[in-house]
Amino acid sequence: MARRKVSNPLAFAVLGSLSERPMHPYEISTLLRSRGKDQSIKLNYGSLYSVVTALEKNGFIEARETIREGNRPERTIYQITDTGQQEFADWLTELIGTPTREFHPLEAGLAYLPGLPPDRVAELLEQRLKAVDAEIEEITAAHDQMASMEFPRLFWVESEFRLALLKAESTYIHHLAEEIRTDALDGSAFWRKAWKLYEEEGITPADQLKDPVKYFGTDFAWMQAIPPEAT
Amino acid sequence: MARRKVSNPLAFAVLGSLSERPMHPYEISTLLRSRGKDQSIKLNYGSLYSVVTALEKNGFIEARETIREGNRPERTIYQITDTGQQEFADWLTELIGTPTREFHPLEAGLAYLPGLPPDRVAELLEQRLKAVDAEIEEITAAHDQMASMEFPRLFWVESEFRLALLKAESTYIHHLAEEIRTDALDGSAFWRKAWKLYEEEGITPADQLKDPVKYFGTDFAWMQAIPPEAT
DNA sequence: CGTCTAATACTCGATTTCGAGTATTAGAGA
DNA sequence: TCTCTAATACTCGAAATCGAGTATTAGACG
Repeated sequence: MARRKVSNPLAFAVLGSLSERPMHPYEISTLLRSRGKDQSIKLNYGSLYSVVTALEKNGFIEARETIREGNRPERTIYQITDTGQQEFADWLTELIGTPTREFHPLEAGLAYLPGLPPDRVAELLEQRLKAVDAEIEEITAAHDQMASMEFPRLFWVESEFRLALLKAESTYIHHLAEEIRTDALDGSAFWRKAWKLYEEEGITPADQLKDPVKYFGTDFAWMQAIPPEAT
Repeated sequence: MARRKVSNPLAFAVLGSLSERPMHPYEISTLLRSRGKDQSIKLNYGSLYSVVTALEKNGFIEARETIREGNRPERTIYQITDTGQQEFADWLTELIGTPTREFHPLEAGLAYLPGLPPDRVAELLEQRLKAVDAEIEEITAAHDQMASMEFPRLFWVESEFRLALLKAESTYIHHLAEEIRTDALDGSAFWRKAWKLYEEEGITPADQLKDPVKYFGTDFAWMQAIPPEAT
């Protein structure tokens, strides 16, 4: 079993919302939207209802009443239980106090950089940079507006944090793209050569790896250290 | 259907590995480990085999031979197909060039900060800070070692990127913890007061929200802006 | 007064995901 | 030579996930 009975982060948001007052699921979703919490916690309707059901099954929340207005579908109003309150506090404690291993998709991409030619990668990084910087602009503008409305920072620290991460990403990929363009990245000589061999002579990377000394000489001693791991 | 036929990032790593040479699944997993790629892409055995099957079903890879050594279980060696090669390049292009909305668990936590008392939160942030800084140390040491072995940076940019993000996280939570401790965070007066009311007089946050003016006066005009969203 | 759109309020089930378990064997050490 | 551990090489099914679809209705607009 997973560490938590209900592990979807949306369940955390549901508990957080219900600890304020009883609500029906759809109301939770609109509340999250209106407060922008859907920027920090992924809101998906499919998940919302299954998560609510799971929370109820585990005794963290309970149905309070089912009402029907006109011909609208029934709405079940839920309220949080004491164990639910406890679970929320415990979960929050963990989220803040304990880092977890995250896997950023860009990390996955960077791990396979040589899979595309250097200049193509630089181009893609610059493309990403534009998008990231645009997002930074947007968030900054939103912050300015919230500040001008005297809406306390306490309620948007999560967005500040996101901004800090985006800025770090921007800075890093900016540098990296430049280093690739200028060949300042250690290993790029090999990278360029491998792609040249492939594009001009049709020798595939797989073939190159079969006889590295032939294609790259002994300048690339470290290649012995990336072992084609004899099976 | 999801944008990709096989969307698990591990599938990307499988394609990347097989574009080097044919392998059997378990060999892929050991290769990923020995190169530290499992730090950038989540490796789970359960996922590995289902992902390989899915890749085969979609024509991205194909079984090349099935061998048996001694009494060991059979091992099926897979190789990448041309469409697989194409899919890999396309996926890599997307991973690098296009940012995706990520949901960092700490963001979720920060979005509900008032759910714990201010000093407790500061304490938790400091606890997290320690762990994050320890990780930064570890990664830095690993980088030093790779550099001293003259192992080209090209092959560990993903780890550099991760380090950049961790440093940004460290800086941010360091500041935030301090701002909470010193009450420099706008909104912390309200935060403290709410918890005091609860801890000393037993008035729950839910009750406080029912009559904000009574408990917080008109200093907190912005509270009208966090609407208990009349249903 | 009729039509259209946007918002309301969900449901469904096909995929995906994953952790925990299993069985075997090579080699280290006693 | 025996035992024990670590590594090898997977399997399985319970649970989670999610996007796309559906049905209703209030109110805008002509």
